[in-house]
Amino acid sequence: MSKKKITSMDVAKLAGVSQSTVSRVFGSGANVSEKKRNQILEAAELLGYQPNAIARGLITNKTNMIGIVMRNIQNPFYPEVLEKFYTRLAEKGYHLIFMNSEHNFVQEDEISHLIEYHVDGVIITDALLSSSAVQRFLKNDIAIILFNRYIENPDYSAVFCDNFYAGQEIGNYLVKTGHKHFAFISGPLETSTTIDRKKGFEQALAKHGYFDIAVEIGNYSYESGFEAAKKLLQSNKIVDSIFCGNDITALGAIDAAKSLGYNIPEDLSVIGFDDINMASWPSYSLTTWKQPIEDMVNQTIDLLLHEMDEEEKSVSSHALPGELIIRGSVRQRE
Amino acid sequence: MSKKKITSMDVAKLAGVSQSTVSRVFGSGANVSEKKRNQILEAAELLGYQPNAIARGLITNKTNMIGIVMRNIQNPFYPEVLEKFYTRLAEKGYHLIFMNSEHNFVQEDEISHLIEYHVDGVIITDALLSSSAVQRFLKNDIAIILFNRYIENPDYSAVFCDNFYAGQEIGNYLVKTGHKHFAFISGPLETSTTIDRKKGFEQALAKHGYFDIAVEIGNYSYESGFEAAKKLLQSNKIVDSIFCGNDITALGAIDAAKSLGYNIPEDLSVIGFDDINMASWPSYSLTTWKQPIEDMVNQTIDLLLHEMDEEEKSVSSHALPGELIIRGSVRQRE
DNA sequence: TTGAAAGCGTTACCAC
DNA sequence: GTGGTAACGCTTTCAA
Repeated sequence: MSKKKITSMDVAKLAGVSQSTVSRVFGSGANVSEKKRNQILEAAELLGYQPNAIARGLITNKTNMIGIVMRNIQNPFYPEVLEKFYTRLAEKGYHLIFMNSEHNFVQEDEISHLIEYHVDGVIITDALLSSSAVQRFLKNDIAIILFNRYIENPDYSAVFCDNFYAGQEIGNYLVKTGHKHFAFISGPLETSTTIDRKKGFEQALAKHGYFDIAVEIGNYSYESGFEAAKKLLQSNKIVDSIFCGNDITALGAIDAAKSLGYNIPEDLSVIGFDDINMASWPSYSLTTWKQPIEDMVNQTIDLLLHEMDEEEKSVSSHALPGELIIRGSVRQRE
Repeated sequence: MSKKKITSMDVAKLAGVSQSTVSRVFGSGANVSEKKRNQILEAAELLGYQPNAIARGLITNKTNMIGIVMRNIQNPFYPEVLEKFYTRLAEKGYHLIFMNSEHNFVQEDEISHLIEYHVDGVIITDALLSSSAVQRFLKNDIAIILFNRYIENPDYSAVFCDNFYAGQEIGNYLVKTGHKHFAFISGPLETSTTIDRKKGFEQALAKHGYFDIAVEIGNYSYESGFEAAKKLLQSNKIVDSIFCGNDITALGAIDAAKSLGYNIPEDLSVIGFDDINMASWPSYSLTTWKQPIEDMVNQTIDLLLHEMDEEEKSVSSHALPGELIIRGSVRQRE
């Protein structure tokens, strides 16, 4: 019925002022008398006027929209990340265009959509950008930031957990608690997260004289953890501890071990990564490495907003430490 | 550096045609000769031209953006829902503005943002709209649809699992499998989902002569399931089976029971709702009611798109059945 | 402090 | 088929 949309012009007419003045009230707010402001606000209220962000974006060249492309949203770590990004950005007046990518590299058409909508910035979680993709974003003046991944010599910033350090600490902890036969269930080998966790882990163990680490390649899913652990435990190798690339994988590994008659942690220690909610559930009580989500998200947003403001880009990589959360899935030295 | 954005005008100049013709190529596609089309496409490719969706939206009055406001994104059911919505809508050329609401009623400022951006439609999962909110959307010609909730006498459509039917079937199943002492751990009592599941459950049990159902009120979280089950099992009531309002709650209940020395399902049967991935994990092997996510999402999208097209709204409520998934958390009659 | 007018990058409606 | 031109609803000069 009332198909006609309410515009600033309608408000102007009703309030008996010019459209420019209405615009000032809802925009800068400056240079308008208290009296007219009130008339305008009243008229706007009466008509149910809302400024049109689309029209505004067209002229200001700023949409206040941020694209977020996520992968593995089924991994409980990411909904939490998404929620935090949403909340923080909403506070600052930004809106999220959500995209779910299924590939290690964000696809060209996904990038096209983000560019078409002229988002002010893009957050990429757990995926990478081809160099042509980066060029396309940069050429369109769209700030980019990588969350939980990084690359060498990037043209853009990245925020991630210091996976190498974490891997080391985990290795040290397992040695300290008396383990001698180690295994690692990785995520996909092309991801920097996996590579660094593995490197740190192996390096720490090597320092203690352990060079023979059993490695199984997974994909960060429960199922892959389950299968990998099964394979590991049914081989003729001795394994007294498994470091899993993430928590979901670790939960799979624990279930596999239990199904083979192992007691956790008496017969086998398992350690995860992320510290998702489930890690603290009694059925699992998973010892794990806590990624500092809060800090990571805040830092990402700070960098992104800064980059959106600045004229010249300042590229920087930020590795946040995180911390070991000790629960019940790792046997303490007897 | 190349701060200047490429517009259809630039393409037109390079291709030696008018801007109108460029617009036709990227728009309707009609009324342009093969020759010019190729020139234009070539020029666009060369310049890296992308049509500006913001400008387009301004004139067409259609943004191809859909707002999705979700609650409880930490419940693993919803990331799956989000992923499916994203995928289906992306196929059809729609983009998602993601919002996370923490309230049972979507807040006024959240609605304002959606209206400012002139989304074509809005999907609300697991939350409700005040009647003033509905009026605001409708007045702005924004289609609305409720996912997994419904209200009586609505002004808009809703898609949800037939919770009453499911509750009945679950009641019947527990009776059939030889249970006699029933409990229900609910979600918040103001949600239609909870009310209907409870009603169906109680009605089915009543038909078999069971009237004394122990009820604990939870909030659909793991923790609330844990606490509620503990309370239930430590009371002096006999309980041989618990129907939990959702899977997460059921997992909490199982862990609580185990921590008290109960074996599942020998000493206690537990049944959930949703059929999230975790329900099939060996540690839990949860018997549950599967919500037909795929169908629900598809139906929601069909209704939404239809409503966006139509002049007059056609309100309808769609209850989809779902099905019982039998695993190992319910004792079979001995 | 205010209003008129020029865009922003499209689509849509005209003539030709 | 094609190009000129008027919107779309706003912000932003620029004069007054």
